[in-house]
Amino acid sequence: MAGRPGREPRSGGRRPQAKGRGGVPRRTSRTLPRGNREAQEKAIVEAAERVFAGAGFGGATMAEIAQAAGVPKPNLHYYFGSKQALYRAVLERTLREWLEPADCIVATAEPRAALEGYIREKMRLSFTCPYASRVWANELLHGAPELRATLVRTLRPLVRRKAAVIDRWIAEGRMAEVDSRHLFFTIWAATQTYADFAVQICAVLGLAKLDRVAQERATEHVVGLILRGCGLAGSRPGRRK
Amino acid sequence: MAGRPGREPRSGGRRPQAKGRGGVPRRTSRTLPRGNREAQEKAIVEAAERVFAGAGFGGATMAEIAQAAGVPKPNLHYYFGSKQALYRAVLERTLREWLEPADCIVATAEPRAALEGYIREKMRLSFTCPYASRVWANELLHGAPELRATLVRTLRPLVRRKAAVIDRWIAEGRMAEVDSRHLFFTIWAATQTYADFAVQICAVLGLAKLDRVAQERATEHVVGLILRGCGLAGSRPGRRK
DNA sequence: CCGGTAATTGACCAAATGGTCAAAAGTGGG
DNA sequence: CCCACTTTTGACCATTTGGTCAATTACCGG
Repeated sequence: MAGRPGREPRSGGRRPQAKGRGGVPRRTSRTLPRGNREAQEKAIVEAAERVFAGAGFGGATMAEIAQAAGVPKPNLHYYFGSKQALYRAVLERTLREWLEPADCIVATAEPRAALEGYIREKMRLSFTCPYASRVWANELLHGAPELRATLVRTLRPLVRRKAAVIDRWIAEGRMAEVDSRHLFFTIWAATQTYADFAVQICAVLGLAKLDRVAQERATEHVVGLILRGCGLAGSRPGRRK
Repeated sequence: MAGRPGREPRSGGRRPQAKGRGGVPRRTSRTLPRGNREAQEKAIVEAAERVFAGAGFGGATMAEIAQAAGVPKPNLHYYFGSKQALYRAVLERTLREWLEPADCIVATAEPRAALEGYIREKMRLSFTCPYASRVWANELLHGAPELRATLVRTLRPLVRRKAAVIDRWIAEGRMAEVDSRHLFFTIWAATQTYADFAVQICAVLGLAKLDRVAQERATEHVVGLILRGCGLAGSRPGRRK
């Protein structure tokens, strides 16, 4: 009835500990893992990211992920327990990557440099890690069943803090009056569209893929448009046109 | 191997004509359908739109769609043949809705009024038809397996035409120098984010849903930011602040 | 009221899929 | 070399799911 097919989190069943995710038993005695364990988990999560990005939660199959990761299917369950848990691991990984770029938005920074840096970093992420962006987008698109709580607990406070910085800049007359929270929505949208909807962009531009040149052009466009929108245009030493 | 699970288009099997989609046999003899046929198709497509939007192609099930439409499952196949065909019908429907607002961007129009109207219409659509936007987004997100051809054949020419109009306005010095095609990407992204990622926006804003007030605020923000970014700001009779 | 067509529907099916298991293969200390 | 433990796998389910069918019901001209 819910929508997402998979059964519930399922806590029953023991399965040799080795969670490494939830509980933190970690190896204690011997068997130094040669770093193999983490390497395996990483390989699986990365493969899962690609597959989930390409087909969504429902469309992705464990068999496909296993193949992409180069391990037999039962290993996925050995390491992550269930499809849902693996999916969640992918999302957590993305979230960390996601929040980081906002670090440059601090009250002591210079508005234009800070915003420009933020936007450029977001654009860079869109080009270099499109899969992560797509998994995230897919999750939101379908109502964020897995991370609605995270949005409220983690993203909201972060935006509140960063928006406060923007509001202060505005109050000090250092940039135009924009709605600081909606500004973030617009920046996220404008930048991540190059990851999420790359096919559409390529199709419209008539490119097979977004090459270096196209990436630069896109970046300059977004940076320019938004900075101007924020009243932060002006002579920059760098390029422009 | 492909990704999308469903088997291929499958042309085999006859199934009583009544395609109504591909071939155009349409009713010829008697049986004036009381308008029932189209009503049924419409109900099914609308239900499918909701379900596909909520779970993606892979996650949606025909049974769910049937239930949402209030008809038994075989009817879906009777009217649309396959899950893929139904999905395609939903996408086609969306495309039409999608292209329409661009009508207001014509060379004879006044730049600011035209762009503002376009953005406002896009925002309105995001708020009133979020499902359509989400299905479309989902399709793009997963590589547009179903409509890559459509993007190139329909969307690309449209953007080419509209971008030419913008370029002309720029050449005439009536607006700032922006990359006209990327401007469309940004507008689409900034507006549709309110449909596609509504959960995230609500979570950040601390709202249960985007009420009228939030919608207006969002609209004014996007309109203001982009117009300013295009060098089209200026005294408007209306609001601001 | 009859006959043929369109539409409806409950019952079914083969394939795909998430998940399980038990046996096998490493691994390293004693 | 043995033992306790972790990993790795191939084989195997139970369920779900897209799709099919044959039978039934509505519909309408004659």
